[in-house]
Amino acid sequence: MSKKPTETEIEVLSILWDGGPQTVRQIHEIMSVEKDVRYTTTLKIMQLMYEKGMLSRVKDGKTHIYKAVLSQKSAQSNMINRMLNTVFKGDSTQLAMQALGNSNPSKEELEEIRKYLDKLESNKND
Amino acid sequence: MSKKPTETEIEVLSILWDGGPQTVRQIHEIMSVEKDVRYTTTLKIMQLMYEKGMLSRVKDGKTHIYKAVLSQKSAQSNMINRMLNTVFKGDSTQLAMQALGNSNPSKEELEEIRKYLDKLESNKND
DNA sequence: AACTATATACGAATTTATTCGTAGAATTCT
DNA sequence: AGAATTCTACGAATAAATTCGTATATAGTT
Repeated sequence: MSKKPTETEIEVLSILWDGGPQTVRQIHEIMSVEKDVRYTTTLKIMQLMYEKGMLSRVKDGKTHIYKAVLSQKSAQSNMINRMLNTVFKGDSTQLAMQALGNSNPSKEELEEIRKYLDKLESNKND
Repeated sequence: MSKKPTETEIEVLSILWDGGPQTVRQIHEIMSVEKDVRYTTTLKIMQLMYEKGMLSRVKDGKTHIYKAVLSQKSAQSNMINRMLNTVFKGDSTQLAMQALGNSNPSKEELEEIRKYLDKLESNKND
């Protein structure tokens, strides 16, 4: 079981998932739009994430290019399970419905979910 | 925007949601099944949660009876929004589908969700 | 080659969360 | 009432996360 990323770590991961492998500088530019923080802070965070095994890196000249080890899907999956185990007490139906209720899904999205439900159901009959 | 509860705080809230208002002693008994921790630790956690406004309390003799300020529904809602804003980038459809995929919904649950989708859709046409 | 810019590494300060011992107050028991 | 139990309050130690300054190395520029 992988350890839970902190809020800041999720921000870093998030940027890497969006834009692919990047340098500390690039991550920092994006993060500092929202948050007033020094470059060395971002650097430290990412170095620690590297030591923890959350990021991998390759050297490119004098800089490092970092990459998220965990895919976005896996991270999503971990977080969903964590929520189910805590505030949702395993009630995934409730989680799904609340997620949809909080947003405003389009007709197309609703249709996509129906298809998915059909698939889940047909798998049951095998 | 309320601050995010820590892991331990969620445990406390969770127990209160399940069993209603309780004393520190009661919460502690339940928590110490899973975790080896002293009574005064649990006490301190709950006192801090009280100061933060996460719990309310009334005096009963020499003890306090604590109650979760936020309902389970609200807490769920906050957490879903937090997840949507971070790892899911607003894609509630994806969140819903993954939640269902990770569990193993029964026919009845699938049916419940279909009904809910219908309701969401009909609301669109008003 | 010397100068400038930018990167890393390191260490330490600060903040936040968690832990628990001790003291004293309130309640219960004998 | 006096003793034992159980509570709260408080303070402080430890741990974990976040912050950033300084020193040094590396690459690019003139």
